[in-house]
Amino acid sequence: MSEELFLSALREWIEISMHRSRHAFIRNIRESDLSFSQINTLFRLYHHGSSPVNDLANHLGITTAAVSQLLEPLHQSGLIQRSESPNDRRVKLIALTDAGQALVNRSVQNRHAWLSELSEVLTQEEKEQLLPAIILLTERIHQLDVEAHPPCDSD
Amino acid sequence: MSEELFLSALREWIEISMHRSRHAFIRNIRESDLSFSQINTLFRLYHHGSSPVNDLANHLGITTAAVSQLLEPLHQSGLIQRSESPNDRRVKLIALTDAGQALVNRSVQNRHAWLSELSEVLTQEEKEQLLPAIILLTERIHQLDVEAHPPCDSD
DNA sequence: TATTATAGTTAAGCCCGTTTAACTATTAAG
DNA sequence: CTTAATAGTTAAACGGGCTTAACTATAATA
Repeated sequence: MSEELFLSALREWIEISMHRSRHAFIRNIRESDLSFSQINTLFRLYHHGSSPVNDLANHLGITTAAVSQLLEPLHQSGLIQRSESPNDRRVKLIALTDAGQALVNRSVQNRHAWLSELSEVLTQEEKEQLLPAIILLTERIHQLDVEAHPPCDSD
Repeated sequence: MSEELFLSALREWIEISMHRSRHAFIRNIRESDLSFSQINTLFRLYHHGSSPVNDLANHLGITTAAVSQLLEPLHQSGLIQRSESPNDRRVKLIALTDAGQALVNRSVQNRHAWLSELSEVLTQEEKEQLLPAIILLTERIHQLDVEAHPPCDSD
């Protein structure tokens, strides 16, 4: 099996999955009174944990001024909290509150609701074969994060 | 194995994958001179084939007036083409041109570039085990589309 | 200590994506 | 044939997300 074959199969699967989740994602944005950048901020915090305003701005590709402004309503709604970094008192660490975490969780469930349909067209035997493959892939993605940010060299 | 276990494993894998692709997606939008809705329009056409303006508006959650306006620059850039529906001359079918298709292809490659890194932390043996699982999942997603829009009952 | 750099906030102003409303063209219904 | 409904386009106006610029506070440097 060629490397390119494996990659293109993986790419096709992910692209189709993302497309399926896209419609729910768009509806989620329009129905909530949150902007594209605000939603992305919540998801960034969900996956990366607490982050400085700086990092969020870099991730979103906008200025820190814009981030500071979009954070304010999120704070008012009780979705995020700010805390000073113990190392550098200039830095404000932004983190999800429990309510924020719950909101993202609901959004994730919503986006991927179509997975239930997918599950229905799979036999029990197929699912048991697929499960270890999915778990392996998920583990190895986490491994990528560890290699990129080794725990020994604190950044 | 419980149904919920399988679903949550699948959901975690997809959510993490989508998050990994998200950063490239955001950069893609900011660097191109296309709006969020324009990008989504191109991807919608990429996956669904030619669509009436009506459908696009419904998918994006905006009015047909807005769609009509965002299509104009895409048409000027040669990314899409309009054609009259043979059944109903009021309907304009929007489709990607070859240039539009190429642009989306490049964008997809870009978004999922991190898959190469994932591939590097997998052994050849693991990849050979994973490939049929990925292909099975992809096939079954397509099956969902067929069931939702059976070819016999033309819609 | 004095100077420079960095992190974040605030306010003013701009840009552009969207809505509303008015219009044309085509199809469906009475 | 007449009327009503649907698909799409166009232009004016609105609103919100972003940038720029000015500012405060903390940290690093000389």
